Amino acid sequence: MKNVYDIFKERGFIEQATDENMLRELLAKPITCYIGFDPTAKSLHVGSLLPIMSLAHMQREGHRPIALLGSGTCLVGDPSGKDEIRPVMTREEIDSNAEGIKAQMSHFIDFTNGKALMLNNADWLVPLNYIDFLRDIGRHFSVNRMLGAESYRQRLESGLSFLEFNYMLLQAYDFWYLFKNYDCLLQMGGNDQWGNILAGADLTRRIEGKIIHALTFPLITTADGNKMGKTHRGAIWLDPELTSPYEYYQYWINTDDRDVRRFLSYFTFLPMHEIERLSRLKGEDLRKAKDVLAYEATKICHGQDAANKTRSAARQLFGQEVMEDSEAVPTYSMTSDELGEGIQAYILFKDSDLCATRSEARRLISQGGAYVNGERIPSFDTRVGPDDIQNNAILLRAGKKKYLRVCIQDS
RNA sequence: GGAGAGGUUCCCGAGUGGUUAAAGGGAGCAGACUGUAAAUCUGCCGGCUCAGCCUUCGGAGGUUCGAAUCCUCCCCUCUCCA
Repeated sequence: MKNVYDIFKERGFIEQATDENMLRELLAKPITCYIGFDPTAKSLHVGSLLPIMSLAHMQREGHRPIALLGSGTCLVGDPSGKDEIRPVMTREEIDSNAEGIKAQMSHFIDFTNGKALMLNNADWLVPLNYIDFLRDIGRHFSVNRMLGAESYRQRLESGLSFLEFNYMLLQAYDFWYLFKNYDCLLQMGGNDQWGNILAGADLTRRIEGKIIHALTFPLITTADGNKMGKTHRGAIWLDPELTSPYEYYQYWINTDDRDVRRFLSYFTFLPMHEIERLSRLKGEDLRKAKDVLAYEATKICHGQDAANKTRSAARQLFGQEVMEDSEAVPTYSMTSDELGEGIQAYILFKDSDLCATRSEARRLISQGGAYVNGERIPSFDTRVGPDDIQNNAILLRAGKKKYLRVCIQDS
């Protein structure tokens, strides 16, 4: 069995670790490790993919991962990496978000038979008593030292509430709690969590006299300097309701050349020699590597079936295959009554959500970026009507990459 | 609580009575080029019934023929002091 530490290392997962040699030794035998996920939204997004993949790797190598839902800590709000105070969320919001995330996580990690655990820190944080907590836990923390932590230092400029200041103590408490009750010896997380994780290891050393470990992942940015998973249009979610498998696939296939190799090693389970081979491809051929990346990433998140469908849809739309089954292409439905004798193109582009406003649709069309069934639309008021229907649908295209099938149903 | 600075269109940031839907930059969109990549060039970039109209410059009032720009009150942020 390969040591996970080495797997992490060769795949570029490690930014910082407490002690490389001790960790490698520790990981030679099955251990329990954890990563916390904040239920700030009803779904995780691509930005959380690296931590999720790391837990999956741990499990594949025989370790027991714990995915910790931070419902309790989320009530406080983590100031790390945020430049302003987070809006306080209600219990209800957080709980319902946690439900969604739980379901999602199961696609990546097998939670059956105790092979992995899903816990929620609200279970032990909420019942805490303030005075007891201060006396038992708070006394181990030095404010002087906390203020030196990177995550707080940034916020000292723009404002940090006392509520948020306490976040570190709670996360430290989590780590200690999981060590105590689940024998958890390693906490992983994004590099912005380094300070929080160390605080937990420190606390445990003070209380228990035991050494436990921290490992952080690099903050991933794309070659053009954006945060992973953030697009102009918003986050790329793991929930198919929020980001369809088609869009998900498209996100990956549009990867910058410079990111292909890195992303293959982060976001697929392909062996490194295969990744090396793929990323050696040059020029146009590199698209083959992107295709593998998109396919594998979609498969891991949405399943083989969805991956096949979206890949086929992409190939049809982008011209390598004949159009026949377009199930996975984004669809907008309307009845033949609504279509009537025809609708002005700019209205159709707006109503189908290809454009946000009618003005935007007019602009798009007048700039020559709008197509119906592959034909460029000459003017904004061109009518799209029954004559344009092919296979019960009309294929719209905005710009080079955005496709939409308008599905016409009998009324 | 006291003193000062400030809140402008997605972001940064000009603008101190009319020529301002508001400079400039970034982001974004479209076209050309191309490999569903990058770079580059060109155009666009509040809304709408689109060469006209409507709604914007923290909020509410007021002055004025006319305000993002002046006055009043309120809200919020930052800096210094307590």
